[in-house]
Amino acid sequence: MSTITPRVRFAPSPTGYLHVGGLRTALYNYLFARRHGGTVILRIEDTDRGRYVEGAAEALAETLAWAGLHFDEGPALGGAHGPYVQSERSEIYAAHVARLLAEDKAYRCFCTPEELEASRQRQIAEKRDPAYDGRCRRLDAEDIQRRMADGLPFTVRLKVPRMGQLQLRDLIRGDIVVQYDTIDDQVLLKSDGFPTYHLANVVDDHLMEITHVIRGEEWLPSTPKHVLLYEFFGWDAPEFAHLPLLLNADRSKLSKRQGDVAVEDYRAKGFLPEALVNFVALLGWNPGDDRELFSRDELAQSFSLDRVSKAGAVFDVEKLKWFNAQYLRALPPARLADLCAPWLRAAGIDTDDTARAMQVTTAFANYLEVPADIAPHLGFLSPAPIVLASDAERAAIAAPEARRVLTAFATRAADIEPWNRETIKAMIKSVQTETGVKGKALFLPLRLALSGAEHGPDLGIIAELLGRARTLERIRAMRG
RNA sequence: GCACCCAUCGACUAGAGGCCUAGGUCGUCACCCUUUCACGGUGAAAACACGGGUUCGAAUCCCGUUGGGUGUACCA
Repeated sequence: MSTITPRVRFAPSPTGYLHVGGLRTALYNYLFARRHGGTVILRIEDTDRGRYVEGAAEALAETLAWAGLHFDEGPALGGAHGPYVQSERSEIYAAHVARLLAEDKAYRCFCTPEELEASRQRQIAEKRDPAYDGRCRRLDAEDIQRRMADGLPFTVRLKVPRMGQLQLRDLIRGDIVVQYDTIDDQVLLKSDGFPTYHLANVVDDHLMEITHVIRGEEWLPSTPKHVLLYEFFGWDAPEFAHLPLLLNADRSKLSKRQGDVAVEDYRAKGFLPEALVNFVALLGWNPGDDRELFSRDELAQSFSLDRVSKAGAVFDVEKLKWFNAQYLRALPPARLADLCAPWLRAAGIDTDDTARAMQVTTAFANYLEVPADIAPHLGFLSPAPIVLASDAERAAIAAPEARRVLTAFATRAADIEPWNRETIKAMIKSVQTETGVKGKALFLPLRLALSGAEHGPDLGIIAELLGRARTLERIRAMRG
């Protein structure tokens, strides 16, 4: 690897949301730059007018910021190599295309999409490999002039050598050799005047002085075209590092329809950026030891491209949940309360009373994978009176033993001090000693009286959160 | 079809010729803790795709097979 300080970039298309695979690519670029004291650039690749989504670029930047990935140069940040939005760089691409044309390294193609499609179909029917047949490659200058004078639309294609081979080096995969005759004459400039990814990417990476192209493996098959372009321009190509893909459970490329793929989806479900970043960082990379919990800074300390694996990684939400649970319980009480606030309010808790909100949420911190998990535990806090659902439950609480337990509990609960889960549990112990009732016969009546349910949080927690007054009130209600 | 990439437990992975009777984590199961649920603790089941080489010795190197993936657009 070179010793120069790296300049890397994350270059998403503004077509909607940030894909979790994109997040990981962005993260690896970010970590690589941080690790080596380099620069990360955000570049918006909006050369496809058809797929462009208004506001998507801003949303992308916002989501990246949420994830804690901060760039050094970019559309909103500025920098010496702008503009950082490709649609604002049209003249630059045009100039470079002109140069390729002048040097006979590219040619104009007047084939219409219909003609190309027909040709493709014919090739498939004849069981030949579909590829551009190169008919416009042979047009003479006169012909080209006439068609241009007629105002015929055209694209510009890369003039790939007919024979020979090309070798490229990938930091993750090693040396790769490709025969020229398997490479199509790629369109570089579309008939609408916008460049394709291949051209824009190479030109921008060069002009922005990118040293390492770290991107998804789906780009590996087109990398030879990019390398050829660098050669045609007479530029040194950057280092390439093609990351293994993120996969669905069936090992196909991670896609919508088989689960959530948008970072925004996970954010909305209450996944913490720390957890998502930590999880995604370990999908295709590992530190070489058994550590799994990493802060962003720790990742930046340890990250290295040569510990990136080659095989694709399945995105397993179960493990993500585990990470989230770890981070959730480590959160300061105020922040956890904040995240749980909607469900607290739904359960009738006044979240403006921050002490109360924190008391409730911290009681359940260990129960949560995502904040919404708190909801089912909050039922007993409802102000509605307890109504037992079954005859069995009513019978359980009407039993003579149960009456004695409730009475003894009420008496002692009136004056223990302070009122918290420990003292309450100790108090229940003494109720057991006093009444001689134990096990289910002891706890079930209390649980039913206080929460109306057979299952739920620890009785100490229930009584503590209910508070002494409401606890006594519920016991009284059950004793009739 | 063709090109390229890849191949260790269900999942993420450690492993760069002997340390491997293959380790860790998630998940699963069992037991313990516990009135219950969760947490936590302990433990278990669970993998080197296959076939040839090379070597005293292969999960590790080479070749082939098989399997999977990506690409094959005037999308990125």
